[in-house]
Amino acid sequence: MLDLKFVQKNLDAVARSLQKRCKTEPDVAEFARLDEKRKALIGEGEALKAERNQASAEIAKKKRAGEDAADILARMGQVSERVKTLDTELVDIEAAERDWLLKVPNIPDESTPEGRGEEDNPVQRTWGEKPSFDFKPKEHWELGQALGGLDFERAVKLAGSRFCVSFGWAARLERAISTFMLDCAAENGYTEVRPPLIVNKATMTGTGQLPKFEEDLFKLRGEQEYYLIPTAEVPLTNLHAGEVLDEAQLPVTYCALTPCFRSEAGSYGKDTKGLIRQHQFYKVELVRFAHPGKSFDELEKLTGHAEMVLQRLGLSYRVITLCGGDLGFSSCKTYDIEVWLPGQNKYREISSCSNCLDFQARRANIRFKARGAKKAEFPHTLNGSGLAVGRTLVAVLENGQQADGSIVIPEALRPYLGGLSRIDAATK
RNA sequence: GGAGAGGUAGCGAAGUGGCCGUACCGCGCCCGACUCGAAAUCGGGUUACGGGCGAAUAACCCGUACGUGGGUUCGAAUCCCACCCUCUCCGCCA
Repeated sequence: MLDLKFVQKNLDAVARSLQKRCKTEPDVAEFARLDEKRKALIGEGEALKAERNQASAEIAKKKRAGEDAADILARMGQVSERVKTLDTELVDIEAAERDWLLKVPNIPDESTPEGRGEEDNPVQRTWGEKPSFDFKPKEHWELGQALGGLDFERAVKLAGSRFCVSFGWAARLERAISTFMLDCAAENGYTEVRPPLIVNKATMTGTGQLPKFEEDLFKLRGEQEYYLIPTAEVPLTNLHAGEVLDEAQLPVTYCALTPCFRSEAGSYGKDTKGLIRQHQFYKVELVRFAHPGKSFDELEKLTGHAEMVLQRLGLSYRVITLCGGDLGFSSCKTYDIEVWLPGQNKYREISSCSNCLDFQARRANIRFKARGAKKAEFPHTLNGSGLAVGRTLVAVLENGQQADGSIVIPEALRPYLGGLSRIDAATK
């Protein structure tokens, strides 16, 4: 959420900077109308309340003195009626104004490039050698199914499309990748967290999933408004909602391995095969609460932590900067890391690292204060995948494949698999 | 699921219709005194948000907020209703 005062004073600038996102521009005239109406209602209401407060003191005084206060009482009855009407109107206007603010995305940073969509995202750097094959490399789902590890058909029976059952080596490999990633995060100082996978509406609003993107979420039926988390960013960032952190603690850093649940509404026909786009996948998420003056350095650091995982796995990748049209709702600047997938002959997103400035902190009311400081400030929140586990499994399979259909496992993962170095038809 | 207790500032905690949100008291924190310095002690200070303004996250005036939302009343932390959360006991349960 943008700062109310900032929006009031910079309506044109807000509209202009949001054009960079190439989305429908927010209706700034509507905001101006609501804000004006709100102030008018407050002005009238507060004048009456001040009058009422004075009268109440007078009534109390008269009653103590045993005098009659019927005339004031009668007058205040009317004042109170009017106040009630004004307050009711004000509640509606304030709700509308807040809703307007909650649906406006963050302002892209100056360094976020212009552009409409993926094709306009500039490449920052590439790392590693793409493996070369003297045969046509297969896609991961072929490899995984042939070796008996991935079963998409039974997943359809159990749940539906966009799910997968993994067996034996595939299940263990996924667990090995997860643990390896958590160990990397721990090495970089992140505190491991096991958060709830189900959260309430306030939590979803804090990070920006609500109110605008409800259709992307799985919502639980029942009396409580519960949602399945689409990423651990949601519970991790909201951990300190409503709290005041000590400045000396910053940066506060958390990591978590969680399943992520996404409805994938509107992605029909996209990546229908394999593990790339699933309703449920595991991800290790990294979250940082940073001092406002340091958040862009922190973004570089965070991206580096995600890259470290791929480097240790020996997987080739590139880092791109998302352009305005491709930028997420809460972010002002995002680096995507794309891993090389020889089976698809493409780079595919495996991590997304974002600086949200104070956008989420303001929504979730997360603050920090220096010892002895008068005022609490909003920290900046950052999040990044470190990394998506399912897609990492895809990359390990496609990059490690051999002519005979077996898979050579990256050395970094072998200790997590009891020394296993290769998966072939005989591997259980 | 049943019974009971509770939710007030960073923390503990008082307050049961107007003199108690200008929130008792204590802890913590900040400033000062004492001290070579510190501890202890003593004195002072210490909620947030919104409106009027404004360059100001400065003063000043006003308003609002005692878990959340309603209601009663001229006036609610206080009375009534609903809900949420925490704790204790009982039941059930991985």
